[in-house]
Amino acid sequence: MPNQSFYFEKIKTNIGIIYILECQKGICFIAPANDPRVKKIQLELSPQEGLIYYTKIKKNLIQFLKKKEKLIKFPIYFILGSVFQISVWKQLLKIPYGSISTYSLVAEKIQNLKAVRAVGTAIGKNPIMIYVPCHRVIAKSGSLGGYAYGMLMKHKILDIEKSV
DNA sequence: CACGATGCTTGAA
DNA sequence: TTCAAGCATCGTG
Repeated sequence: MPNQSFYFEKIKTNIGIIYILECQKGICFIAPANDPRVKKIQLELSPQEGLIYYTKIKKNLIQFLKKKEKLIKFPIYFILGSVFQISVWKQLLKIPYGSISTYSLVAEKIQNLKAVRAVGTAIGKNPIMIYVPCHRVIAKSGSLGGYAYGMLMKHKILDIEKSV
């Protein structure tokens, strides 16, 4: 990774403590604080505590989870992931707020029609929850599919988006 | 490096 | 509902 300064913060929300990592180029990582990847990041990047670039994301995320305001777009900067994974994640960013896509549709969009299953695994490793809207991707059958942090969470987030 | 196992899928049986 | 095909990763040896 490039020589860049990273900043992190853990914020309290009504779905638990969320860890946010940023650098000048954008938001780099968001996940529940107990996600095992957080430890690795802290160890390898030793970021400083306290966001300085995209501080508004804290309030936005908290308010969003309270159904008080819509998600705001922030610059996204992927610091990890294979070419395949990043193409999947970038594709997710194209799904409009409040709308839904499917695993196979995403596979089709990235010109890898048959990699549907792989798309699922890649989405499962989404490094920036909510702002990279992996929750907007469901199974072609109409069922919700899966979610790294539990179906309960996916359902909740979708529900919030529907109502705000 | 080479396999085998795994995962937020799908379509067919 | 169960199963196998299909694909990128990851862990093992």
